[in-house]
Amino acid sequence: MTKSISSKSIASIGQRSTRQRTAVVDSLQRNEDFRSSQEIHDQLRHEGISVGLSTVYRTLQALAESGEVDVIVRDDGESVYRLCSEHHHHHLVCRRCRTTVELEAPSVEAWAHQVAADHGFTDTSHTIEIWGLCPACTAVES
Amino acid sequence: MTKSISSKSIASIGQRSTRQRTAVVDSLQRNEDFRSSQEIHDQLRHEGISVGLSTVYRTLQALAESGEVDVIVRDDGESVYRLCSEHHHHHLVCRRCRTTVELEAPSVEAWAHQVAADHGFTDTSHTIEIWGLCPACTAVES
DNA sequence: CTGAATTTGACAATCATTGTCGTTTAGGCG
DNA sequence: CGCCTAAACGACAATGATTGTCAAATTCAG
Ligand SMILES: [Zn+2]
Ligand SMILES: [Zn+2]
Ligand SMILES: [Zn+2]
Ligand SMILES: [Zn+2]
Repeated sequence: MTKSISSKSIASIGQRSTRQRTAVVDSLQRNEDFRSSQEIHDQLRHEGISVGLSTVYRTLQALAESGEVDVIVRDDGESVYRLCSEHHHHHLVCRRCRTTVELEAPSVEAWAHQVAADHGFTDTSHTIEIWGLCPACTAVES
Repeated sequence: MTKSISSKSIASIGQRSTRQRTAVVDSLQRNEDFRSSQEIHDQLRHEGISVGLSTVYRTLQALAESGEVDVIVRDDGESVYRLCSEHHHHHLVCRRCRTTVELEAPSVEAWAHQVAADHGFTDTSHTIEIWGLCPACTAVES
């Protein structure tokens, strides 16, 4: 389930509503999968919407910091963004076509917090992502 | 528990044993925390051991691919390496001093495999890391 | 020992991301 | 409505990790 984010959401994170930021958010809204800043910039360009690459980077980073979008750092170090549901969750992602499933697992959340606390760690966070081949891609790879 | 890896391990991954590769492995053996290729290159340089940066990159990547070392891609996209115990595990890492604790959680492993299977995903893998401030760093940050 | 195949490393190239800074724009105020 | 100022933009340069190149050095099987 993808979150519905309006241009008001931009204002809500203390930023001015501009044509460029709206365009980036619109782009996110049309994508189901995780995309990089450059990919979103390309998408906008192909739609005839001119937005500077720096602006796309800045907008996505701001949205990610405010928690409005989810960000994953891929194996190759590239950051990819996706509009997700509000609550805390993780992802099951097809490494071939990028199909994404949101996951919730209270027991895993509890484990993460508990094990950190057991070792005296504070201010903890975690990264939990599952990768694989989705059913469709599994068929293709035969 | 850090794995003891001999220069023989290099041969075991189908590579020739060279002065440079041995130096990189020795360096890993002396570090408890995750280090980047550049940091390991610097460490060797300060010890008066000359190894080309390209060689350090290639060696660490080969070791990571063969599973001889663990690699984590940090938030900033930089890859860091560490010699770990043999069995599959995850990490609790201090984001300030990099102190690292190896974690095992069969129940979480089972969850990861199960949820992927439930969605019809195959050839799955996962990324699970916990970040926080270790006890020592928690005290300092007061 | 020898020679083919591998490995090395100085250097250049790549490429995502960040920094610069003069120009443009949003939006509060009168 | 205009005005004004801080915020935002974007073309461009700079950064920095990583990868590519290729001639020279090295490994190691026979
Ligand atoms: Zn797929
Ligand atoms: Zn979580
Ligand atoms: Zn610490
Ligand atoms: Zn695991």
